[in-house]
Amino acid sequence: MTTPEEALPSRLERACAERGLKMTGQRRIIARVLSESADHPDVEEVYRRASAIDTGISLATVYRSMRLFEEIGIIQRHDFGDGRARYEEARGDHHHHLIDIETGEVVEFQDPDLEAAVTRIARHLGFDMIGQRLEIFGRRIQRKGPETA
Amino acid sequence: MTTPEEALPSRLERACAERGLKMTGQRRIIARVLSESADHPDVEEVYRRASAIDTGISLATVYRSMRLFEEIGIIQRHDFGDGRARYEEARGDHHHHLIDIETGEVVEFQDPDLEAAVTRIARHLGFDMIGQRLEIFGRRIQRKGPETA
DNA sequence: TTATTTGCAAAGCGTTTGCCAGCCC
DNA sequence: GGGCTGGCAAACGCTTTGCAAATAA
Repeated sequence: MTTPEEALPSRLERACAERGLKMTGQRRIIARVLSESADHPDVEEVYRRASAIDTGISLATVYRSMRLFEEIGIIQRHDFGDGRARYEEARGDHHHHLIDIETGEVVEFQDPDLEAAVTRIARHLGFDMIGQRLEIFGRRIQRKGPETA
Repeated sequence: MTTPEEALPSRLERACAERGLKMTGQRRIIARVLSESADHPDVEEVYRRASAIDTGISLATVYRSMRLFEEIGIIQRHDFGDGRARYEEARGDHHHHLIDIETGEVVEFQDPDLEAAVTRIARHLGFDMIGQRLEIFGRRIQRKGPETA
């Protein structure tokens, strides 16, 4: 399999290699697409972006790769309530998402107070927190006209 | 349609009636099942419980009722990450869920600090918060008694 | 070489829906 | 009576999978 343009390996490509994954052309491209995405694409969208680079990639392979990448912890899956999984490269940080219910835009944020509160709550209920997930759904506050208030 | 035992109308039954819904036998039973459930059953489970009261209820009807009830706001849908929707009667309070990753048990909680933090975050990002959703996944802390293990 | 990985199409799962009979108001 | 509702089975959207061919190591 020949990749049209041999870009330097993306972060995810390197992460795959480090874990000893067999680096097929498809995996390389999917990894690159994910590394280059700043948003939270669903599988179809990853497939679309990957296909734009090389048409010899099937949807099934994208699904398989996403699952694999998620299992080894190099990408993260999210559910924004629209029925399909959304993904992003796993960076080191803990963050949450605010979804604009009008545009679908996703804003990331993190907050120490929140983390502290959640950890405290879990402990108080008698649990060790293994994971958490917070989504805020909101509507952009209108900035009304001339007075840039 | 005859209900085997004519219990006094459940809270949800009354809520339906108040909104002028045509009260069929099936709806009455599904409403009752939900009102009597203290957990977060999925559709199959509601179907199972309803069928135990009257066998003449189809899964499609349960699905349709759940959607209807959710649309008029008398029940709430949740997603605990297991791929199917879970429901509970809508009470007035805001609460969140902690899911025991070992048993699937769901613990409800609410916390003013948390609400405050979330509202503040949304506003800070320039949004009015319309909704939120927080799930904590945890593992029960072992209480290491005199070898009760 | 040889165990993995891929593409394809079919299957799976939870959920929705078209259709017609049946029930509630 | 007349329209809303229910049952059935088929369809749906997303995701997974069985199998044979292709490929990385």
